[in-house]
Amino acid sequence: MENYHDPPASSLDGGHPHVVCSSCSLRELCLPAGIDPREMERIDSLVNHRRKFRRGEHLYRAGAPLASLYAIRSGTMKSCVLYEDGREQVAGFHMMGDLLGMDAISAGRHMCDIVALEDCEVCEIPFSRLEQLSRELPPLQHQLHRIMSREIVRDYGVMLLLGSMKAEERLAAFLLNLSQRFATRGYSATDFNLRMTREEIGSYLGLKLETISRVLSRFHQDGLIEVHHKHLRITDAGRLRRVLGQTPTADA
Amino acid sequence: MENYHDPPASSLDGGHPHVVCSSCSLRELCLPAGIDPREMERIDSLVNHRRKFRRGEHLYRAGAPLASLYAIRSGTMKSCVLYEDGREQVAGFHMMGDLLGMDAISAGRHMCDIVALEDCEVCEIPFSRLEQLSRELPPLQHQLHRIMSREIVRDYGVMLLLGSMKAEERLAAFLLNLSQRFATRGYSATDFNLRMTREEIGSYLGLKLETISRVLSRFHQDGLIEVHHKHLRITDAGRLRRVLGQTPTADA
DNA sequence: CGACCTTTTGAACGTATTCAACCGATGTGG
DNA sequence: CCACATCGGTTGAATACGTTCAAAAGGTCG
Repeated sequence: MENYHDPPASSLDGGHPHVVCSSCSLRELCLPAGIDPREMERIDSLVNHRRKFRRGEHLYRAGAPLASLYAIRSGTMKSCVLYEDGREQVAGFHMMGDLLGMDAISAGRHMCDIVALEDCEVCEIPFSRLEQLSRELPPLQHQLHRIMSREIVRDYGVMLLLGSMKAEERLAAFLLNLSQRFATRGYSATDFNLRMTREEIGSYLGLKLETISRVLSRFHQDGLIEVHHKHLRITDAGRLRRVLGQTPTADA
Repeated sequence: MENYHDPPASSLDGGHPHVVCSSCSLRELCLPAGIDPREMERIDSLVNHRRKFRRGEHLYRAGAPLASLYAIRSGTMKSCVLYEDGREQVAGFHMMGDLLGMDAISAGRHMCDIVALEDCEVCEIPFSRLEQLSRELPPLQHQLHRIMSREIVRDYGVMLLLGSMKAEERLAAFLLNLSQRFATRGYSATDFNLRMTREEIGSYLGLKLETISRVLSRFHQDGLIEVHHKHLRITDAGRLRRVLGQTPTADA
């Protein structure tokens, strides 16, 4: 209960009526992708309001009833799967344009925690209205299906990573994936800040934080990347890509 | 192209008009779950036809264009994710009532292979008709969403398994999951046949086949299970469950 | 019956983990 | 403003777990 702060100020986005999907720069990454401009105003009505989250705050927790899906407007979040015995694992890192909350449709309550890794802004989309409107707008329906399917395919990739890759390959895949997602959003593909700790990266990749640190150092020594604190620069994307794609050991 | 056999004989189910969703014993596990009986006949029209697959045959391959989703009527199948460099990993085992093919909605083509582990019968559901009908039948729409969400949640579980569990825990989780799925379908929760090889289990769990064999032997020695060939009996489900849920080493 | 595939088991090896110490950056209170 | 506590990160050495390589047994299917 202590985690939902700042609701009054951000409801209805503080009176900025133009802050809707139709004028959102992320609309082609997000739910409205492919929607006819004339129908866009109906989409606008979907977004209940925006909410701001500070670093460490929860968007939702496992067990919470399904109410809405959430689109990240700005900032980075992580999803954490919890096991009965208290074990927890990062299941994904999410950035602007990503749609969250689909884990709750199955059982009517959320199955993971979502935590802000930095200050975030999130659009809330009541799920029942989304289902209703997607019955009336086939392109919206299809886009929702595509997004859920994309999540399934993404998970397959993570399973492959966790099940058959060595530490170096996992980290290379992770960095290249981050790089590509930044590029898709108009940021540099080679220079960016890691919003998560080594421990969170390790949890996501099924490795310990020390291993992450060691492999990053090795990549640095090999001239693939530069790391200073949280800042990362990919200096040799080609060789980083080649760390993947090599079942045999990757020696000179 | 050599993998699609027996299409003429099984089209329209060989003239058995009663073999439709409304009279299918799996309807509460499958897409029609929760549909009003009066609307069931509209669901019946969704199932294009049934197809039979023999052991080793492909339901579809990665790259094939999205045409239909598929519901398993009988038999067991596996999904395999392939990596560019030829690596491959089993992403899941599927049995009757499971819905397959949702990996293709995102990009319009399938992202994994589906292979029959034994003789199977599969209902084909043209995806465009499914989208169309789910616009008209809200319960169908919701059930489709639930099934896709369930797949996402299942994947989270696999990620947790691959990312934070030891070999014994992974195998215990696998066996208990199989057991529960058999029970849900009205079969014995303690006696069943493994339709997959040790290698396929290993691929799914991120382990080598030798490790699977060793852990099965250890479970057997400890009196948790009995294994003869492909037949498996869970003799102490409680202790098997306790193999999970213990972050510290599971001695005494 | 013979060829092949799957499974089991053993021994040596390798990768990632664990434990531990240390460093640097950040933030707090005196 | 500095001292101090804390948190995140790096690095080293010993350990453990699962893999790899190898051989042989058991089943299955032609």
